[in-house]
Amino acid sequence: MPELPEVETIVRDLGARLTGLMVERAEVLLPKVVAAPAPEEFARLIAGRKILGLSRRGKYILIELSRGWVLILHLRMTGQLVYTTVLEPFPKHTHLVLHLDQGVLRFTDLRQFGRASLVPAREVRRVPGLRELGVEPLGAEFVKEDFIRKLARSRRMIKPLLLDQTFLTGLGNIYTDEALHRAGIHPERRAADLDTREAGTLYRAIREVLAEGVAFRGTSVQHYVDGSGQRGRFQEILRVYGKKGVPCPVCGVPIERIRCGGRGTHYCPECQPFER
DNA sequence: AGCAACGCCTGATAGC
DNA sequence: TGCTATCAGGCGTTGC
Repeated sequence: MPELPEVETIVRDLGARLTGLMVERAEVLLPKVVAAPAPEEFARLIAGRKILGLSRRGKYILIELSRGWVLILHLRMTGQLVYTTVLEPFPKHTHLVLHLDQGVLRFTDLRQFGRASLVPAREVRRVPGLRELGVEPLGAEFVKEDFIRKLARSRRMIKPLLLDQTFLTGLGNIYTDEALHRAGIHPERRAADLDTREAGTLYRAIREVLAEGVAFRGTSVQHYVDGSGQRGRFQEILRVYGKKGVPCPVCGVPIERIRCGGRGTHYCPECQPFER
């Protein structure tokens, strides 16, 4: 599933390839994936606009268009955003196609959870979902001391807190499990119960695991592909996610899988003890 | 207000 | 073999 490293990879890929191209025509194959405006209005508004650049906020992809509009995309679980200049039939589950003056950008999503919307540039920061997003964990605004203070104030379990996009934005199930393992913290521990040293270790683990995820061009467990349709490589170095029963690479004890905050959660009972 | 549970959706897999 | 039930999970919504 696309989390921060996957979305960052897509944005970098497509930013380099799409900037300067023009949207000639939008083809909406599954109307409900266009959240706003109405699909006909969407197609009418986007036609004839140039792509000025791409950026990312949390797991949202922002495509800045000429004359003051922005295309916002969220891939959710199984969405793919792929640019191709090769003439080929669209893959199954392709729901939205932007025909550019050179090549096509297609949005494909098996589960149909992903959404696209077109909004005026000045309203982007007010869009529900984007508006509430918390700190970017790879940005300068993610400050260790602030993070430690915020953890100390929360009675929630650490894993659901890390997944809360209004707290930190960009972590999903994979990188959260990996960060907690690297920090040696049990996912069900209360945030406020972590001591300063543990919180500091977790801060570094989050930055480290996300930066490595970007360096490896994302994790392709199932559906994720980059902006050119290629798989990432981070799945080759996962330590706990999807590794139930596999020996922990640090201590050799089998990885366990539990449910935490309603999510499948992987951890090492030896490296991440609940009791300290 | 803060937090938990649910619904959305299809394909893979487990169980009978 | 073939059917049904369950699971995967990001996020908006609903409800406690």
